[in-house]
Amino acid sequence: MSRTNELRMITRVAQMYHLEGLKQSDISELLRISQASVSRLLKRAESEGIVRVSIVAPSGTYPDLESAIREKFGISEVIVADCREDNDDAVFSAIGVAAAHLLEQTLEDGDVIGVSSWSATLQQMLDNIHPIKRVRAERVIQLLGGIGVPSAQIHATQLTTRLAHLINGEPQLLPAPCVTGSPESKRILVSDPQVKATVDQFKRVTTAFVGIGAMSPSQNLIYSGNTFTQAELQELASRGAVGDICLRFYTADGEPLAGEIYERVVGMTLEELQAVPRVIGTAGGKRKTASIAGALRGKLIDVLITDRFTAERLSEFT
Amino acid sequence: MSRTNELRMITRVAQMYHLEGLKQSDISELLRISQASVSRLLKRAESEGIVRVSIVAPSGTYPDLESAIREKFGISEVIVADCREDNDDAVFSAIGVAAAHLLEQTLEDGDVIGVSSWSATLQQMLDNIHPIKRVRAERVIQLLGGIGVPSAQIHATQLTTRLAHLINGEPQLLPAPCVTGSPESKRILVSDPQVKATVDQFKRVTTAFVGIGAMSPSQNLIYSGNTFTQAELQELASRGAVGDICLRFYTADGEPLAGEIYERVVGMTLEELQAVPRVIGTAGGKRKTASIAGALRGKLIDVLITDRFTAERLSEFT
DNA sequence: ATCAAGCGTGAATAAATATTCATGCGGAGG
DNA sequence: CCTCCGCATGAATATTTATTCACGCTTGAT
Repeated sequence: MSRTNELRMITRVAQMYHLEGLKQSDISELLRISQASVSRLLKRAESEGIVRVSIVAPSGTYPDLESAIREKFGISEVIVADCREDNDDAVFSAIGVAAAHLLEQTLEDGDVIGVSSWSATLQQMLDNIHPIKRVRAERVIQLLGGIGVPSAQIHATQLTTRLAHLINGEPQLLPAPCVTGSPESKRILVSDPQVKATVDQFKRVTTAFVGIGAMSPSQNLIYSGNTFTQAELQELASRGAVGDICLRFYTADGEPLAGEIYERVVGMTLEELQAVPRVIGTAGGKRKTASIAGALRGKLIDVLITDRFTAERLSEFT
Repeated sequence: MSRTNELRMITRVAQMYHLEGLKQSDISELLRISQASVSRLLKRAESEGIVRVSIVAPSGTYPDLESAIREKFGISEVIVADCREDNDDAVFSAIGVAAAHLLEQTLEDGDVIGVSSWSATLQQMLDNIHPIKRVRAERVIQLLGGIGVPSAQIHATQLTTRLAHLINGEPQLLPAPCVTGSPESKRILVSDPQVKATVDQFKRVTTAFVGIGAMSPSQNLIYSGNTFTQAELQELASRGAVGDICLRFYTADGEPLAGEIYERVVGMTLEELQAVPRVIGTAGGKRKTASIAGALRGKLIDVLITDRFTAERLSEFT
């Protein structure tokens, strides 16, 4: 019988607090109990399910998908971008916009940003960044070699340089091809002072933006001309590769696929990547579902930015 | 396009705060924005309707009825007691329990409690008070004369005395009939030192518990034998009386009905009652709907305790 | 181009809320 | 009947949240 009365009290307090917008001290005066008691009653109101907070997802946001992926893969942050259609153009654009916003919102003074060139989503990100005056990034570091056929080189270098400009930082380029013919030639390249200078900076990166590659390589890589042969890709696939980050291939569990090919890439290794405090992976599209899942499983990235269609697939991925 | 992104952010923050239970400073670290911004985003989440708090009334509580009556009559507090059936026994008992709880919860050291005797609900209240040790009321003052036929006198006096005991206060009795034969005899009575002493204390009452009488008088009053004649009651009714508090009759608007009868009552006047900081009216039952409505309209009481059936009627009362 | 108004930001601070602590009550078990 | 334990309470305090303030950016008018 007193139970009912207590529930009434809790309900009334919850009403006054949440609906009428009174503060606890007002309620405590009106109801002649201490503020501490009001606080306690409110806590009970939540635990008893008398007050319920529901969060309504505004159209264009997908918190449920985000949570589902966060929980499924144990990743700290997922951003699902809205997107009308499930084709590469729309998806990359949506992801690019979201990535640009993330960069703008979270950039801090003195940040050292790493970018893997060669990524269509990161290209899109660039096009959507609003120049920032507020903060001053220290440096933008190219994480993957960019020399190849002329058009491709422009992409890679420009991406780093433009980004540096937009966020008031110094570009630090990696003047090398992304893949060399042999481990030896890679070693020689890396001993080049300018290349070495950049590689030495890898450990200072505070935030890395990386694309995620699928096993059927993207247009950019095909065009660049200095990447792997079909045979090499098939070998990787037969060893379980599901995707790459900075041309570092990994398995469905996100384990790096070491070997000769790994030694021929000029760029940040997956080990170095994991040492970066915040790695932001941007990718979407049907081809990339398994690649993204692998990166998530291996905790290769801390933040995933993707589109709602890919998010849907990931949330159901087995 | 940035709108969507902002909504996403708001939604995410709301999720972290309300669902995951993180504190704003945690969120600000995770999302790399300032705590102030988190607070602002949360405020926007409410104003944009992204978070909604709903309050579910536990069974046996009637917050909607309470609000309806509060708003309709502009009264500060209404307590609607749960009650299975709409008969006097059940109703009075429910109200008594609720009144007892209110008293227990809100009694403060040094309070001076006034009680109109003659009320079935207040009788019930007594039976449900759990003796209080915590606080020490100063005094319990009988607001209405109680002398009449012996059995009734016991009721009135006992009510005051028992209550005083239960809340560790001194009883201050009003040893007089509730209604005298003429204004003159009332004046004489009031000049009696003991009566005068009590009447003089009326202005010190901090909380008054009063029943509300309907025009068809209750069993208690009929039994007491020293109340009004049918003719007198009919006269009152013809002048618009809808009910009484401490035998002070009032109209549908809660205006006191002055006149000869008013001058023959030994007890607190409605003017004195309005000067009391907190007046708690307890009443329920079909007969009393109009009486209660009048008391509410005239702001004669600050807190109404009633049952759910009567509350329903009041909320629809024209 | 220059300047003022308006907005949004984070640091500092004020305000509100949650928790701790000490106390007193009530009930269970000697 | 007494004692001890668990619980509830309010005052004091710690913690968390909201607001203020000062500043810098953007925008739109001159």
